[in-house]
Amino acid sequence: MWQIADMSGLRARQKADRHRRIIEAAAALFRDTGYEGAKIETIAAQAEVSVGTIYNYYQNKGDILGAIVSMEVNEVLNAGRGVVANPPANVGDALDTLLGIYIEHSLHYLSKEMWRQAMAISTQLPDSPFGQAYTALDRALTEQIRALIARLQAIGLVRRDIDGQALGELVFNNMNMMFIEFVKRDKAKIAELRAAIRRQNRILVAAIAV
Amino acid sequence: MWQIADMSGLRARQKADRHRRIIEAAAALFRDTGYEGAKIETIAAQAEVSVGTIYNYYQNKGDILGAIVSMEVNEVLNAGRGVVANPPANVGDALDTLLGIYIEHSLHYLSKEMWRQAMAISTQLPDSPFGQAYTALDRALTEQIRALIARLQAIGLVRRDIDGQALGELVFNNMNMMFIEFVKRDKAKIAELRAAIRRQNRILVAAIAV
DNA sequence: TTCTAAAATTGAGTCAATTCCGTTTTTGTG
DNA sequence: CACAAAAACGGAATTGACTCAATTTTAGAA
Repeated sequence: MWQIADMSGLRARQKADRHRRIIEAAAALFRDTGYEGAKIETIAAQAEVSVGTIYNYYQNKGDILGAIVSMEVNEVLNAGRGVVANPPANVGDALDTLLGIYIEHSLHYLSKEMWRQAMAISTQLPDSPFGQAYTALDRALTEQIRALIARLQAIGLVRRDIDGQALGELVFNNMNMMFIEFVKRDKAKIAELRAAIRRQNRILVAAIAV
Repeated sequence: MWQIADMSGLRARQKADRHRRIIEAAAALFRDTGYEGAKIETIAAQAEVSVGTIYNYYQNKGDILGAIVSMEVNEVLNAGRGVVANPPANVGDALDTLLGIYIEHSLHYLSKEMWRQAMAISTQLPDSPFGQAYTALDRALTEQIRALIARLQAIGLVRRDIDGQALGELVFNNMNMMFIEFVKRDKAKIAELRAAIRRQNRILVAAIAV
């Protein structure tokens, strides 16, 4: 009957607690020693559970990272809501502000190395729990960009005859690909990434602004 | 003195032969049993070399796949040259033709599963031989799209004041991201992928056509 | 042809993720 | 409280990528 979060009962509470301990231990170790460097055995010891138990909670090492990525991206989505609700009064700035929030918030908890692993796993195992969650997060971001565009169309800053769906995909796909290249190069700087994306979007802005 | 392909000498010939045998064995096994399913030991047996020898030729399992991917993408680049040299007389068709060639030629030797693995490895290990080669291939494709745009500008089909570099990146990044999503879903069809990309590019075409 | 150094091969050994299944804990019922 | 079924735990065993030191093969000089 109760599918979610019936926290009465010892079992459920212990379960939630173990989940939390595993995630915390893993997050700390991923940060400190890198994804590959963090051994499951070490995570288990740190979380005070056995190796077997970890695999009872997560299908594989990647799913542990996945849980952390989900938290991060959900915060990013949350931060983005403000921009969509109240966008800057100019198309270029509106896009730059929203994408800027995505980018700036993305390295709060996750290192570039963790992002690389997360992206790799999501393409490697698209049907694992994490793979599906990652795809859903991408879609949510695309949808938020589409929502911003719809908003700008409603305000009258973007031409009404523009295909908002296709435009949203274009903007997201480009940003995402640029972000992938960004995390692949440890030396790459956020400011350069944002500048490059602004330059690319300038073409679009010129095409769609009223 | 001779850096490349001095095929005289027993050693050099054996080397080339072993390279070929390893690649052929691996390609067949990746296709038949999938990347994960293909054990190094099996590849070694099939190629009639030892496990150690494989690691003498390739740094890791991913690099073997990398060698196959390189061959495939180089064929794609080659096929693309014809379009750049002689593009259709209309911006939309020109882009569609070039990207169409990329997409249609990409599943000749590689299965979707092999692509997924290749993409995953290239983000996971961006500094491995394969990781760097993959990035170079991406850049070569971007450059070819940019060359097509420059050609269209020269012909007078695309406005001269368009930032060709940024536009090339935009078009490539969008296609690449769409291709990634395409290989992540086994059911996705090439025709749908091309249609989706055409729809997205329509926005750009409207903006840049003279 | 013979010999030596350099290059290449080999496969047993290491390491870490994942699986498996016997044991322990929790729950609900009488 | 006692008990049986269900759920969760633990950690040893398995598996497969990758390493490394010993051995074999090749190249080139004498």
